[in-house]
Amino acid sequence: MTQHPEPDQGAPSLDQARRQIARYGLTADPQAVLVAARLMAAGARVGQAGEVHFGRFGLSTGRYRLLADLEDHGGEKSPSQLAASLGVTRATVTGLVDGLEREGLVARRPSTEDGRGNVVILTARGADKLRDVAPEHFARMQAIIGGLSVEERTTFLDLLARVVAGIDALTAD
Amino acid sequence: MTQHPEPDQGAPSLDQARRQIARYGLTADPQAVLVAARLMAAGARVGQAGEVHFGRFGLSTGRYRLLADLEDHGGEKSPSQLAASLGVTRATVTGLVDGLEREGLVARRPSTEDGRGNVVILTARGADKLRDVAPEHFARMQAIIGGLSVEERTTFLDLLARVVAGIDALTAD
DNA sequence: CCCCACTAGTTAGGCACCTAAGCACAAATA
DNA sequence: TATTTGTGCTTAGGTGCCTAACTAGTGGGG
Repeated sequence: MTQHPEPDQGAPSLDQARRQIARYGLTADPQAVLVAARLMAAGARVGQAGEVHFGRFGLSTGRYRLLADLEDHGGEKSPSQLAASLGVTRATVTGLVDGLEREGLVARRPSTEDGRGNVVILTARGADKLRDVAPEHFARMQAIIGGLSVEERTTFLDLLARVVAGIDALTAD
Repeated sequence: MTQHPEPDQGAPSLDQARRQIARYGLTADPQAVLVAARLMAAGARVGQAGEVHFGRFGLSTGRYRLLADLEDHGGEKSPSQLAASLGVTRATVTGLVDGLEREGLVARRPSTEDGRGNVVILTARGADKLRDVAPEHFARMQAIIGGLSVEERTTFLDLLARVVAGIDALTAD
């Protein structure tokens, strides 16, 4: 039988936050802690749902993003450039390209300018795959935030950006 | 190199969204697509930063959450219960407990009520570890959303909940 | 001109997550 | 009572992501 995570979990309550803070005698604001925890839970949830979605097309979020980035760039890009624009390491790109190459959606060609470099090119099958996934993909994205008004979306975008900035500030140690 | 000051990686631009939609002749709203894409990027970013944070204590997000949930429950819980409250599969819990048991932060004991069941218990070392991590953990969470006013936090919480509801609606097919 | 530091890409090992399949035991049913 | 169905946990295999270490070219400075 199919195992899948219970729908509503991973979303902590305010009481839970309060209890944890109290247990260690800390002074953190429970609401702040709750918001952060919910954000993390939501992030995980969105990511997982996306994975399931792309899985139906024999892809994954990472693979789709690589393919889309490639097409957006004329269908030809080096692994290093891909890593930079996708925000992952080169090692991760190696793995993604390995998988996509196995499926014939992408191909590797030695670089003509740099003896140690590669160029990843989008094959016809890769372009077809993108064309295949696109309608559902965009419909899905629209459905996810469809419950928000235009003003709410703008607000959400702003809040999201500020939170990410907060994280970046912490990360830059 | 990137001629355009393409902000940060993984965070797509409105132009990019527009271009992709146009390429396939679709009718999606670029702003909606942008918000969804940014949410996914933010989720991934938050998750990764958390992983780095917990890594400094020899933990991971999953392991910490399991430990915290255990303590919140009197230090004793079955793998199935843990899976349900963490929102992951039992197989994942098996892996997490394997790791935590190896470090002595947790122990397995056969259930007295159910011959095929286990009970995961928090060891003294496990409780110590939680006590160790707590101050930085809560400070970090507070810092992340510290840039938001109380009202903004409430708004953010509401928007987040509605977006997650939208995802759940899509997932339930 | 050669050496050495830097860069491109891969490999190896680790973690978290998933699905699917397997065993063991429990509970419901014939 | 004997059988079937369901539940608890583990194992096996796959993906994505990371860091660290390695190979192979590039290119600058002594």
